[in-house]
Amino acid sequence: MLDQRFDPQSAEGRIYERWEEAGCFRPSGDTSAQAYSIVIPPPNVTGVLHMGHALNNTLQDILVRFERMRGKNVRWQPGTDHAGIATQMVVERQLAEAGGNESRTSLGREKFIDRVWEWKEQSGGQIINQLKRLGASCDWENERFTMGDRHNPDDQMQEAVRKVFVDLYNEGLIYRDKRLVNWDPHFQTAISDLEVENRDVKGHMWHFKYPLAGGETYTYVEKDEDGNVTLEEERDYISIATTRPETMLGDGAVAVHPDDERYAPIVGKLCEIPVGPKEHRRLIPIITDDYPDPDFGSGAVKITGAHDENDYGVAQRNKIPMYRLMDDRAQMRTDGGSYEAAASKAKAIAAGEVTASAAEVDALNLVPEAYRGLDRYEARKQVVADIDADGLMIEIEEKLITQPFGDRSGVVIEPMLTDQWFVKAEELAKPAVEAVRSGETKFVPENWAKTYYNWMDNIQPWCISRQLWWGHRIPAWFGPDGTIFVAHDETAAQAKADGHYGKPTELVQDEDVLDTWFSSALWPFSTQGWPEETEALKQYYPTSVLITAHDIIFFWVARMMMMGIHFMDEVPFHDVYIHALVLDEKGQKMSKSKGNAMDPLELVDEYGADALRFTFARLAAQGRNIRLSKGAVEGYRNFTTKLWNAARFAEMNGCEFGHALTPGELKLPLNRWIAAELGKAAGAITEALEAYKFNEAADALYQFIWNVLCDWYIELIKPVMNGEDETAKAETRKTCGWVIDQTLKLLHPFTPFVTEALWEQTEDESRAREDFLMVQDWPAFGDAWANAEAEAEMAWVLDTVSEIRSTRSVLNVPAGAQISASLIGASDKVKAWAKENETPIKQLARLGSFTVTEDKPARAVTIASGDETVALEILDVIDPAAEIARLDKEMGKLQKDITGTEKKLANENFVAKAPPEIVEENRERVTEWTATLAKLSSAREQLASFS
RNA sequence: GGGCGGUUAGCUCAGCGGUAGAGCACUACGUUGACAUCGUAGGGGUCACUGGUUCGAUCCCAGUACCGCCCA
Repeated sequence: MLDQRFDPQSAEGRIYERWEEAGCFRPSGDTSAQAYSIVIPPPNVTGVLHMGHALNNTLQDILVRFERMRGKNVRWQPGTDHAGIATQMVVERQLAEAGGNESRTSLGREKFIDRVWEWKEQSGGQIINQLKRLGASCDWENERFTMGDRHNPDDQMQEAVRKVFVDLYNEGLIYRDKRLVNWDPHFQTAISDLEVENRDVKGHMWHFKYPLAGGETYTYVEKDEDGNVTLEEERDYISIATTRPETMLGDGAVAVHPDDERYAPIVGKLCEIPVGPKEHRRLIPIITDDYPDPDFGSGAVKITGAHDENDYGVAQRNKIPMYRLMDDRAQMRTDGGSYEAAASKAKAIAAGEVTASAAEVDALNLVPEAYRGLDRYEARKQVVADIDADGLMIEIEEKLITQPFGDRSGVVIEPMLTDQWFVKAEELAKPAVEAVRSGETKFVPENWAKTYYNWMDNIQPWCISRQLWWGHRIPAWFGPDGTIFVAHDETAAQAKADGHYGKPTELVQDEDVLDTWFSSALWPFSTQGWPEETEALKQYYPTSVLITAHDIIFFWVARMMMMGIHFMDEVPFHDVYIHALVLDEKGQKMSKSKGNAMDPLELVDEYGADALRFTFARLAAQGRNIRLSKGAVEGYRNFTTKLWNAARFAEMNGCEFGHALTPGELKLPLNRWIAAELGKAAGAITEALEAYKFNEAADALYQFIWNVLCDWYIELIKPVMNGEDETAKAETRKTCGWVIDQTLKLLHPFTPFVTEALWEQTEDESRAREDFLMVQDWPAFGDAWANAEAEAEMAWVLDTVSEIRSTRSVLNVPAGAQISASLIGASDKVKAWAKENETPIKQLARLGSFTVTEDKPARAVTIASGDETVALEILDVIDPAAEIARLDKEMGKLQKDITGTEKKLANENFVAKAPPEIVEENRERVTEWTATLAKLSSAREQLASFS
């Protein structure tokens, strides 16, 4: 006997273990079956399960379980990525908290990395266990880690990364360059654009005078829209607005828009940077470029190519030198020679007297001694104060400014010109874009392809080097003169170098490691054994679908596409399903800092994994975000309870589970009907899942289980079960058990635990379940169970019961009253239905009698529909006014419908141009409504005559 | 500034050319041997606005307003 309700807490862990022990998560390996593979978007090894993961993996698990049941050879590839910065941060923090004297630097690179591995082995990857709590049926025996295996120097995951780097380098698609990157002063490494969060913060805009060289003057004229002069004055300066005064020291030019007439007189002249020792102030040219917006600030922009993204572009276009001002900690430089020496060299460069390489320019430290060693914000204060003291400050504006923050460190990112390794993403992007355009890879919903194109079409060189210790060390070695030797390993590099130099030469390996995403980009094939040509690779690459959220299109989809196509000659996935973001009840993004984050595991604890999973599925409509509330999860927990109790009822009534059934065996309309309904539901669910319409599949299940199976079928079979007809009982027991069996299968991908528990606990002693529900065949009925006759009959029964119930309720007939009802004017077929279903109709509508007659009882309330009428003998127990009100309301509605439809039919254009079946449908409606209206009208007259 | 999306019942959202739907909330009634984590019934909508296409528009097109998100 089943318990009163399902207890997720005690059942889930046990069931999951049994699946795992039985090897249910393993691919069948059956090469004759169609392969179906998904690679998990690998979560950070430091990660903890958040709502996004929970949704993402629930959807993957639904698909994977569905396809497994359909007999496919399924691999759901799990694993984690090594998360360079995040992991290094965790271990560094641990060292600090330990309170000893150990730190990353005191340990040194090798020992520190050992510590990271130890951490990874002991406490990393807790998210994996959290995924198991959700029910994720990943192929855990094949779990992968982007850093591979610590103890195996020939590790294939590392091998794959090395090979990709070396190959791309040899093909000219990886190069080393000095470019502006996002520098994180806290972690002292470059980070990706995508790890930078731009936020609006309160800031200042300082307006300064840059005096013209040699005391020159010009007439500055401002005009309004109509060309009227609004300001005209002589100036010996150009006004520059900046939010970052400390970077003035590295200015290489002042730029104005070529069409800006205000500054036309001074373009090509020089102006002075108004800071630093007066005798060594630098002069910089006033140039034109399209970048400055004449309507913003003064319209003149200072150009600091080494510390600003936009300025970098201007400087590149106009060959303006880019002077780096800060060190790795974003403090003003202390290296190099004196300011005086640097400034005089810079002047010479500016005057075109000498040329300098980028490295020579970079070596110049243009920070005056007074500012050296200051933090960038301290330097800013000083610079502002010094300029102000000089009388060259015009004004300070308070305003919101957009600043870049490191998403891990939370500090302001410093754009900085540094030497880094880059991938020519613009090259690799071409075939990756083409693959989507040609439909080889499809986005679902397809509008996300636009986002993909937009990014890919504007893709920047991908900076892949990171100044970290934890990660794949870049396989590049430098000779004493800086020559680069890229090779698979040190021996190979050494051989190259010795050849190059003609003698044994000492090499130093690049200190940097690769961006974590560099190795993640290989995930769809590296996890399957590449570069070996493994059986797994043949079977499971390309993968069937990648499931992810839109905010990760750039991280995942784009990079995997580029690498997959380049190295495998085939796209890494056929479909990319982009799911919703999980928002809180108010539609806000969940975040720790806002404090509105919900913990999926808490919800699992409270309501069970199934409830959370079903909630996600039902809310996962394409193209919409999900607002999650506890109430929703509770509601779907109730749904699982409902199903549980339906099974419990079946069990109590001796229903038989675990057997086959064929359409020919069924004689009772209600059994034929529920089988037909099940068939329709199964078709809808399958179709929806094939189209990634998780919400529609979940909806079909919810409706079938609650509104059809529980609300009607179980109610309808109660009279059978309590009756005397043993043949009918036997058929119904068999049908009911079978329908529930099939329902469990259909629901299993969504709520694996409760369905598996029911499967296990509803077995008969005589017919023990042979295997898990999880490995049963997916119900595929086609239209084998369709039965128009039974469906029509039961539709009539349901309709009749509903009408009687509604009328009783509206007229306030006591719920317990057993009233008499009769059916009048019915066709022979309907009469037969009425007799056949007398007992269930009586029971469900709470009738004392339900008879078929030709004579309408005198004092009865009429329920009319088309030809037939149901008369309820309740006139004596109700308020006639209530009945008149009911009739008036119904008649009013009917009259309105009839008038509207008649008008439509009177329109010649409608009759001529609308499809004939639509016209016919409308005609039939009018006929039926008119008949009904007539009957209601006569009933009303009669009623009036009584009272 | 560029791009994407949204606006349907009190709330959260489906639907997307042919009589407006669900869940929750609400109201009334109800413990009938599966389930009160429940049942039965009911109320509630000019489908943001303005034009257009069409026999017919919540649905397609154009524009307007407001609200999100992403990128600069």
